[in-house]
Amino acid sequence: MRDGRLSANLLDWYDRHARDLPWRVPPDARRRGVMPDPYAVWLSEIMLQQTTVAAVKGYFHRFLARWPDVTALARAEDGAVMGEWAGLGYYARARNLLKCARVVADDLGGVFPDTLDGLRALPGIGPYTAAAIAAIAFDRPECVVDGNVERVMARLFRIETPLPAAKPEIRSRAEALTPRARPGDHAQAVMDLGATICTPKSPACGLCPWRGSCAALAAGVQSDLPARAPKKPKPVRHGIAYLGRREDGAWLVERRPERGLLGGMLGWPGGDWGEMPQEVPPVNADWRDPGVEVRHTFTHFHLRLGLRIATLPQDIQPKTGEFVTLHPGDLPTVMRKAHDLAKAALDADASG
DNA sequence: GAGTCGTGGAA
DNA sequence: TTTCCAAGACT
Repeated sequence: MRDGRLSANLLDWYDRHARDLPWRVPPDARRRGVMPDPYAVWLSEIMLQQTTVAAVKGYFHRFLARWPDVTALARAEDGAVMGEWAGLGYYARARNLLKCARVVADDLGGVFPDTLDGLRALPGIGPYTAAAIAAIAFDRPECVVDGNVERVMARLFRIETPLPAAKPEIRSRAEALTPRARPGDHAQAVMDLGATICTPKSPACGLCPWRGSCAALAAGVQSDLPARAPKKPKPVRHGIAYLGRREDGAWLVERRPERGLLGGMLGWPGGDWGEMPQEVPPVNADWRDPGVEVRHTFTHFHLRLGLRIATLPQDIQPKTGEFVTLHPGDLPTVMRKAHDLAKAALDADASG
């Protein structure tokens, strides 16, 4: 079953072409026995879920500088972690990151589990991430199956079944390729291969260590795999955000509910987003339409967000939300877009 | 199994 | 401009 030749080819390629990443211990150092900090591996893997390496790098450095170990992160305030995560997306990851850190710090003595089951039981750690941490941080022979692995296996073995139906076969193929020796490097090698050679569009098959074994390449269908089930069109939702700035410069914001879209993040008051925009001002004031709207696309819908802006008197008592000295970088992107437009309009009002 | 949950870069 | 989709998890 196990194909030692393919595995050896891949590890040889990885020894020469491994990407240099801030959370990674390069293959030559691992050979000398150097292992990565499990905290750094965990942090990077959570950030990398559905997120590009380029987007993650800055966040990884800032988190590690601010919270150097899991105990420090566990002691952080919720709002500080959510603010530091702002802009990276999928904010349930940040909420679970903090939950996980507190379990590890409070119940596990600050030590990450080194087994698949132990890791899998922690908040925010699913099948992929548990296998990745076990393999990369602890060199356990676990099989990682992420989007890269799915694409590489679908091509290498010419699996024509569309995703997600093909997942069982893909996992079976990937497990058969996972070696007992250097499983951590193997896991990182398959993902590097998928990220740099076996890319979604126009793969660089001429540079691939598996070009001689790839069934899709032999048939010339590599760019058509993996096949995917057709996706549904995104509806358009409409909303209105109220951006009120008090005379002292504080902004009226509200903390969004823990569950759901942008859960736990700061946002602007306003009604729900739906077929029709809802006029729900958080306080009676001279709200003005700046004449511009925010357009933003989420995973499953397009948003057109109308704006209302006002300068609010110092002693005003809002029906909802609170006034804060705002750091725009603490806002999720859609809210920061609204802030930037509103600030420009309000500043123009003040100077004109 | 299917829906929810962000963002930005590339084509 | 629009679509695709990137180291998925949770419900």
